[in-house]
Amino acid sequence: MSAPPAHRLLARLRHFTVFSPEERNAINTACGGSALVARQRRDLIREGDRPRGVPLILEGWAFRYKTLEDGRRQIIALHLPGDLCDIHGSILRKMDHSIGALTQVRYVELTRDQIDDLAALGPRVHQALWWDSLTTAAIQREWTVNLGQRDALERLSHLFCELIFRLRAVGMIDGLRCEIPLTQTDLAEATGMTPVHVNRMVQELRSRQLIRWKGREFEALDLDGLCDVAMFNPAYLHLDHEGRHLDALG
Amino acid sequence: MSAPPAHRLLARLRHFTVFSPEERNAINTACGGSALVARQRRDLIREGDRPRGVPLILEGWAFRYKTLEDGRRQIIALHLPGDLCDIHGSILRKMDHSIGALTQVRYVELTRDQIDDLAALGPRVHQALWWDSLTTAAIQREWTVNLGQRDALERLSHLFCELIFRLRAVGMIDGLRCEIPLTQTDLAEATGMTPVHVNRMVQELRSRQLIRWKGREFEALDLDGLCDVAMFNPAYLHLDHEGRHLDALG
DNA sequence: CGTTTCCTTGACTTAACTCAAGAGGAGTGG
DNA sequence: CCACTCCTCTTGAGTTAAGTCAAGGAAACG
Repeated sequence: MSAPPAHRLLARLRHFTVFSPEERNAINTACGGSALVARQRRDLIREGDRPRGVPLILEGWAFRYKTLEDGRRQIIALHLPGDLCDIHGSILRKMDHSIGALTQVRYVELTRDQIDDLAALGPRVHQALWWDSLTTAAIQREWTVNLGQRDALERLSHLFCELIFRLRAVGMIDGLRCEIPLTQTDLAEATGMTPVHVNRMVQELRSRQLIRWKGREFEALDLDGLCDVAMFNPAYLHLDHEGRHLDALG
Repeated sequence: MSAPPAHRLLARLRHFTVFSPEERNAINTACGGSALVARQRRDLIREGDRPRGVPLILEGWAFRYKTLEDGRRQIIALHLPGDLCDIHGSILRKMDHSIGALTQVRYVELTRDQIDDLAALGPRVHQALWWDSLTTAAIQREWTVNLGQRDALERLSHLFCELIFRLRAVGMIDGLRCEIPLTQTDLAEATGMTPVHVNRMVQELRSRQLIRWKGREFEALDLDGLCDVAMFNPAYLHLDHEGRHLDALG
């Protein structure tokens, strides 16, 4: 038997609050609908489409992106298992960007009603969903800072640091090792540089003994060092049990 | 007598839905608390602070920013009159960035309860508040694209285009003329370039007869041309009466 | 007025891009 | 099993967009 559907989501939300077993069950039930699969490099939803439900990533990595008229493409966000993509976006009539699958992605689409029902479970769940979308927004802001102020090496290091912390939050890291199913071209589109330059920066991080990365196998050899290079401050991820004050269980 | 407090906010929300007179009154009442004033170049709230209420800008321009350890600073967002800053941010314990006043800013701080009361007025208001925070997120995404993919001239043009559309949405533009109370250094911090280079790009836009800008007086001499340079597509602002389907009044 | 802030310009430097070619794997089909 | 393609990564050489440094001018301010 496999992990419950909301396994990764619950792992993440645990950084904000502590749920009762009933709440956990209810969340798992809500997320237990029939899973959809997007094949690698296909879109889950495309710019211009009318938003359907809210995708919850169960397995695999997805990404949001936007394409300019002349073909330049920017990856706006990365989504890991447990991520809710755009929790309230269904209010808008048209997607202003696309969501694609980096790897094969298993996901469920939560309906508006399902989200509302979850929120109605009580203030803990309600606020946890809020926290989710607020942290998503905070990540987006940090990406803005990253692109605006950091140089290439810092930008790349920062992205690696963020991914490490986020993967850790959903229990997908083994010490400092994890899978990063991104190509250097993907990294280029996420960090606003050319693939060639990403390659040079990756070499630089390798030669400084900060990372090991071959195929999908990634390891931070010196996380503190990597954070220093990136000037990474994880506060924006709001993973530090912010919501303990809401915790009815102790 | 002066304009009702939610004047600009209502002007903006009108792009999403149409309110009944009762709803409008209720919104104005909620926003009618005693206004606060932030002096020019002072902070409304600072990174690390506990969020208080949700600032609603009544007059003046504000900006969100984040500072790196070494002093580099990125302006993450600009806020015009009628903007609600971070409508649900009060759930988080600590601000991960600061909000400052570009000009003198008059604003009110809406409490969590006031927001909840507004949302309880009915689905139109509730969804309009949602729409507000979704468009804020969409703008943040577009800034990510802007910083990641566009070159200096495009970036600057794009920001001008966005400001024109947003100012128009709150009725603060006269044809193609408006006030832009930003210094070139502010623009530099918003677009991730140096003030010197902003200056050169401004000159370039002037010499192409696309803009006039002296002091605070700004005019787009050729908005289509400016949009072309920027590859500006206003869809992300979601100003096209998306919510007419929610409109009970016709 | 004098002072400060903001804008402007020029000369020089540098980070990152471009173009091009080759190497290493992974998968496919004969 | 080999030959093939395709994709990703890697490296080098030359180019360019943007940054840096420095100084002067204009405008706003008190």
